[in-house]
Amino acid sequence: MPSKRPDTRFPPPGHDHAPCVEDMLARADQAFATRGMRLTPLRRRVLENIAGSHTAVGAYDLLDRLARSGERRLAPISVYRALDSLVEAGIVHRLESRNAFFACHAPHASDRRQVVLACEFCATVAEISGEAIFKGIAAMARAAAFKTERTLVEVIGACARCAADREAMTDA
Amino acid sequence: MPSKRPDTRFPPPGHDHAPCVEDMLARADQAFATRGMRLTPLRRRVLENIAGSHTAVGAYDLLDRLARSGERRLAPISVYRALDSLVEAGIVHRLESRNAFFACHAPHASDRRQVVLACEFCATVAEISGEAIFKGIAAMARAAAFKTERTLVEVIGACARCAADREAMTDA
DNA sequence: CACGATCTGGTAATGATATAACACTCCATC
DNA sequence: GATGGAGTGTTATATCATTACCAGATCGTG
Repeated sequence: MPSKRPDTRFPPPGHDHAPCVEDMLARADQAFATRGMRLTPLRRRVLENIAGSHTAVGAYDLLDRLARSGERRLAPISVYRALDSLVEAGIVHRLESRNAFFACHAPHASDRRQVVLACEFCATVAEISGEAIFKGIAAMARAAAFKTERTLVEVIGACARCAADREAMTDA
Repeated sequence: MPSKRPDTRFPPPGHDHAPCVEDMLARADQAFATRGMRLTPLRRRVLENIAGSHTAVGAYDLLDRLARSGERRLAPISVYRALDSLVEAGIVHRLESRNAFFACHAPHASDRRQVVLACEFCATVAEISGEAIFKGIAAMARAAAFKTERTLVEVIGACARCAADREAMTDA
């Protein structure tokens, strides 16, 4: 049965991010607390910037945004440290195929078994649950006597909206 | 039924790369020819360097190796151009989670449906065929109205040998 | 052969991503 | 109030990748 907000997919055009961000911050507080970590002001600012959209953003994009919205420009290492802690807390993930980061809008277990769909046009990222897929991959790894630490499934392509837009363009 | 060299997994310690490289070069000649591309001396040198191990190597590692074995140091762009052509020919793949490149020792169709196992200790990479997995992922993407362009499955962990080594170390 | 189209790779500069090393502050704890 | 760990600042550097421009090689065609 569907819950109140089951949609971890691509948000519609008019989508208001504000409630997502609220939610995120609440879950972040929780996640940091249960891990005995601190959600410091810097980390929170970084998280807000990432969570402000459903897209994957690069570390240097974040630096720019923080510089615009905040006081003095941070050093890259500061952002990377904040990102590390957010990733460790499981509240932000890394999009490996793009060297970028995205906020996790879909609460899930810490052994992340999510297929990531990344639109290469609008940079939007969606996570969908993929238990069966991950089970299958784990079995294959075991068969090769490989000890899995982390599994990464990323699908690069076009979300429905971007696909439609591009279709329209090639028609014209 | 197993063929003469079905092993696309992790090579044993005493493994002699020479025949692999021979094979690789033969398949590379083939791959370039059928695509109307040219396997130039530079590209061949780069390929030999990658194929000389079963590990993923970074572009700048390659630069260093080429500089040591060859004449004058190449510019990064030269190596990247060679890598592009090798990747396009399907003879080298990119390990996205490490921004590195590895030679493809397992001939397969151009729509690559291979699960990549990458050992984080010895950097060895193995490809295993994952038809069913990729079918499943494609179905999930379709269900999300996502138009897949490329799918990436990478498993990061420890190969059997490295896992054993580390076990021994923690015991000690 | 002469011509132009295309491919290849050299040179130089720059952009983009990520980490190392070390110092200081803050704060919980003893 | 001494100690120690976590967090962050500062500075420098490492690593990954591309843009712009040009010279020479190669090849199909008249």
